[in-house]
Amino acid sequence: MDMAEKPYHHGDLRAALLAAAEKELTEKGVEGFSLRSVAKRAGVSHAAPAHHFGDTGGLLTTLAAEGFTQFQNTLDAREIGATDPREKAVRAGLGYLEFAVARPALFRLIFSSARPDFASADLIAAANRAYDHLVELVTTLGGGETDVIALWATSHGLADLSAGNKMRTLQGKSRDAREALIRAVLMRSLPKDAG
Amino acid sequence: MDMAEKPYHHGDLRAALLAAAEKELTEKGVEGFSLRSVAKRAGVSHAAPAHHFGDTGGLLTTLAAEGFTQFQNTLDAREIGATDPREKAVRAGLGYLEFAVARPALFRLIFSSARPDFASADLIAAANRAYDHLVELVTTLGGGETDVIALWATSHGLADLSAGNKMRTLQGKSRDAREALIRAVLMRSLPKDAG
DNA sequence: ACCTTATCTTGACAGTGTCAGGATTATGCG
DNA sequence: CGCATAATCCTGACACTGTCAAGATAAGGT
Repeated sequence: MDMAEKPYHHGDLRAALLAAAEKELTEKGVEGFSLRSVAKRAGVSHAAPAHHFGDTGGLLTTLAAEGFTQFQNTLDAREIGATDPREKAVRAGLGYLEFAVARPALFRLIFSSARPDFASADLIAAANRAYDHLVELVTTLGGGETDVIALWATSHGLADLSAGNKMRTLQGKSRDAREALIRAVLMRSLPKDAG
Repeated sequence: MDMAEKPYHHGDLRAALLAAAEKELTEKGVEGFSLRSVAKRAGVSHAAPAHHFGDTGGLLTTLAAEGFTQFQNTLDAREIGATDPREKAVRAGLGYLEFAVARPALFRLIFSSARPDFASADLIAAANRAYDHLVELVTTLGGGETDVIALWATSHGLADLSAGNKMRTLQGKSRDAREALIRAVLMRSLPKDAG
């Protein structure tokens, strides 16, 4: 009967708290996020998270940094198998949107929240990786700064509006029709063909 | 000595609460918004807002509906004086961005928050007005659904990223250079010229 | 063995949203 | 005008939140 009698030391509470925090975030959203609730999920006292993350902002900052990496991974996964650089850029945009729709709370935490500390080194590093990748995509197409901004703004606009269910004209369509439409929009934000 | 001895009945508490709520919003943001703090600003008891707005969500819903109208007014003001329909559309996009940068908290409340009740009739009406205007702008240019989505997504992406200080490449520029860049990006999302 | 350190708990405090009930004033009706 | 009714606002309470201080427990190094 000595099975997991809740030892005083958790073992890997930090990871457990992060996992619990992500659940809390997806269920309650950024605005309903509660640190005490996260502690309950992890089966630990309400003040336990403080030791690992300082305060709520610290936890959300770590979560945002991790989320940013997962965000970039989603884009990378979409690009795999695309040889044409234009197709690669379009797929990156599709991945941007996919992440926003699949995990809107995490997306909002990263791009539209004031709770994480965006001066954090980890968060800055993760954000820079994503931005550098975007720049590389566009420069490969022979594009410049204007093109970077165009592709980013279009992708982000589509993603944010979709994450918030604001663009209902997109949801009344089949998956294929929707993707075709989005592809057409993304194409327009790409650099003019050098052909 | 009878000068404004705080009468029991405020007179127009509803309007005063809305004004206080907007201040609270701009100072604390959506995530730091406190109903009791709003009541204090208006010099009234902590439960006074409930009678006029029900709960916090009700107040934020009314604020969002008003904000949406102000948002549309900003776009309209920018369009005044433009004869060319393409220039009109571009100016609408510039107004979109202007509003987001000038009043980021209100912008976030409208587009990126889960706290207002977006099933509210007033809020839906205000949102539809803005959307209809966008559609009109685009159809005047001979554009269709794809063009509507393109212009909206681009404008919204620029606006949201600017409101959150995410696009730092834009801020390192002079006002004129920035506007030129944004104009170029917006142009690209417009329907192909019929010429 | 023992001291130090990391980890986690308990308890407290101020602040929050919301509900119930009471106080005060305006309003309509006789 | 007088009064019942309704609208408006306040007080007090409850559960919940984040954060701090102080203590309990366990791990690790010397």
